[in-house]
Amino acid sequence: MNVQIEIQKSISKSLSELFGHEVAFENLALQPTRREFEGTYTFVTFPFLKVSKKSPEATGQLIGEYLQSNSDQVSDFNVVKGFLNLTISDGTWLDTLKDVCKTVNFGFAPSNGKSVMVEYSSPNTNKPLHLGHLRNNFLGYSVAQIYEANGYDVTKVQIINDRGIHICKSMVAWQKFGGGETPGSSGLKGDKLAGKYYVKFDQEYKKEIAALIETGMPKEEAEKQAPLFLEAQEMLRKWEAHDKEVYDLWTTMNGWVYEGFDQTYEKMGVTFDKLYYESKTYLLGKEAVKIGLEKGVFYQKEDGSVWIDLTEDGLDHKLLLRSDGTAVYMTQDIGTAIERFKEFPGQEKLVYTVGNEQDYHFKVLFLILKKLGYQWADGCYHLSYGMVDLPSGKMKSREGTVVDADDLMDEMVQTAGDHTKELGKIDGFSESQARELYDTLGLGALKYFLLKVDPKKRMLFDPQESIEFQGNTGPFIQYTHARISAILRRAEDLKVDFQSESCLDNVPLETVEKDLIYLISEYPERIKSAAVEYSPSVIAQYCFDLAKEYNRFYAELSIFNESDPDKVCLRVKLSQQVARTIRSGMALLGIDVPEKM
RNA sequence: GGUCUCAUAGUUCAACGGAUAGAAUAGAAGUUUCCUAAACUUUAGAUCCAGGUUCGAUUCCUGGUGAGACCA
Repeated sequence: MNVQIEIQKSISKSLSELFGHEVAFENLALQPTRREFEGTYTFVTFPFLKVSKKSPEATGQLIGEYLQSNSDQVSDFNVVKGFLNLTISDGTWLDTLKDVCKTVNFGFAPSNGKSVMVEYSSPNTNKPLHLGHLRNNFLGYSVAQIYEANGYDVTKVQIINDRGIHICKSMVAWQKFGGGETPGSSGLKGDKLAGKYYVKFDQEYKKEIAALIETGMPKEEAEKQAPLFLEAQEMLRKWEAHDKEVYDLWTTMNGWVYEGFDQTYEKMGVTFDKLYYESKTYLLGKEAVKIGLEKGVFYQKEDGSVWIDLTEDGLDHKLLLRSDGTAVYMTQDIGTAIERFKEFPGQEKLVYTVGNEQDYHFKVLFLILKKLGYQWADGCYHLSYGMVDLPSGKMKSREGTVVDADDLMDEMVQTAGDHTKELGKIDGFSESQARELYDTLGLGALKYFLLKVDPKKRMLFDPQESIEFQGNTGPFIQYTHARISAILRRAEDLKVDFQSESCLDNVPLETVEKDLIYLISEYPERIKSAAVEYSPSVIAQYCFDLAKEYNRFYAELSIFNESDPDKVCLRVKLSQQVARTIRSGMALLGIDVPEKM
């Protein structure tokens, strides 16, 4: 039973019987009553004054009276202007709590037989992952988890950008300056090694340009004539011609990078079900372009290049195939999407977790897919997220102001460890237990910090603040869970029978407890709405609310401890639910919760 | 130049078109016989500007200003 829906239905009935006005109950908005007022749910009557033909107060009074006598849930009400505040009966709260207790997999829906695909990460193989990738991965992974909790069958994918001129740059630099260095010989992670030579290329390339300008060559020409640049271009040509030597080098270096990435993903706690490689998909899509041409969706210019005219949709003309017949990003994205739906038919959604600098690209991509006649194009969604800024400004790889993902995670864990030791919280922990705790805390802090902000908004990452363990942070919520676990252990020691149904009966409820039951029972609804809006931030906020509410409750409990055991019994029962709810909420976000700390 | 996004306490973030705009931090003042003080309580502090839409606007529309992204 869902209290909110029951009340919505009752209101719908009241509108029909009192005023002869028919409204579907889903369309009747109920909101939580503000703390200053008496009540749990508030119904705004302003929009219905036209049908009631009465003042706001009289309208609220009528509906309130109707609900009080006709609804099992509403025990009382009050009217303030156009706001009808409804008080829910204690019995309803107790029933709700019992209901929640009985639900085994609370917060998780059974399989609905539908499937979705979520893409995230999708890095280049010429440099290591950075802070932006962390936001991307955590978002994508959370969304996948949220879908799973909603009963979907989820396929997690990424497309690895493993070809192109930028990869060749690393390769050229390694060949010329590497001296045969390998991850094994240098002790560097594979992705770090590739990144090192990508930077090296840029440095040497700049030197060459400077030298050429010195000889009187204009800057633009120097950039195109620098020997290193020509070599990289030549390497790309050889790669495309499947030159054995180049291909071997490419395979080797990418292999190193993948080993490095795997370590990073493992530390982050994200996984993938299927990997796509651009080297295998970059030729896809040409066929689709041909079909589009035949259908007249696309048009060809005299030079042979293929375009689509999107001016009617408020966009511009977009290139789909160059005059020399080579593909552009758009071409391969069209091909890859088609391929994915061939391979995994019947997906309800395909979510692309990609930064908002690609907003335009995806708008065009989805429009093209639709114009090509693919029904599933409507299910394509760009989960667009804003850039992560640093207090010092924007991250720029060329200026070396990039925050490396591995370094950052290590730093977070390190700080968590230092802080925990300082507080003397780990007495009696083994070395490995302590390390696990630091990992949980450090990464939990990082994940929560990156997920609590609305994805589409640009956010500021302050390393100092992210490491804070107070306020609206992951560790605060984790800590709350650990405290609840401690209470439950204590209750078991005292042999409190919190499993018995009877301990819930005839106990007067405190306001605090109703708030808690309200929050807990609302939980699945929040997940449902989050899955529609793709908002891990909704769940993050929810977990924090719950933890905060619980801490308030905890403060009362301390004062209250000595009174009669029935009440303690109910509170323990609540603790159990709070713990369970926090745990599942954090699980959706991909954040671990320790039992002890 | 064209298109898109964002703008809220000192700071970082909230708010299906609803009540006196919430939190968290930093500031000020308190609370430890207690299942963990990594906590709690009290206090002060904000909607970029100008119009419009309506019972009612942080939210929707128009025009500015500022920040950012994309496209040539």
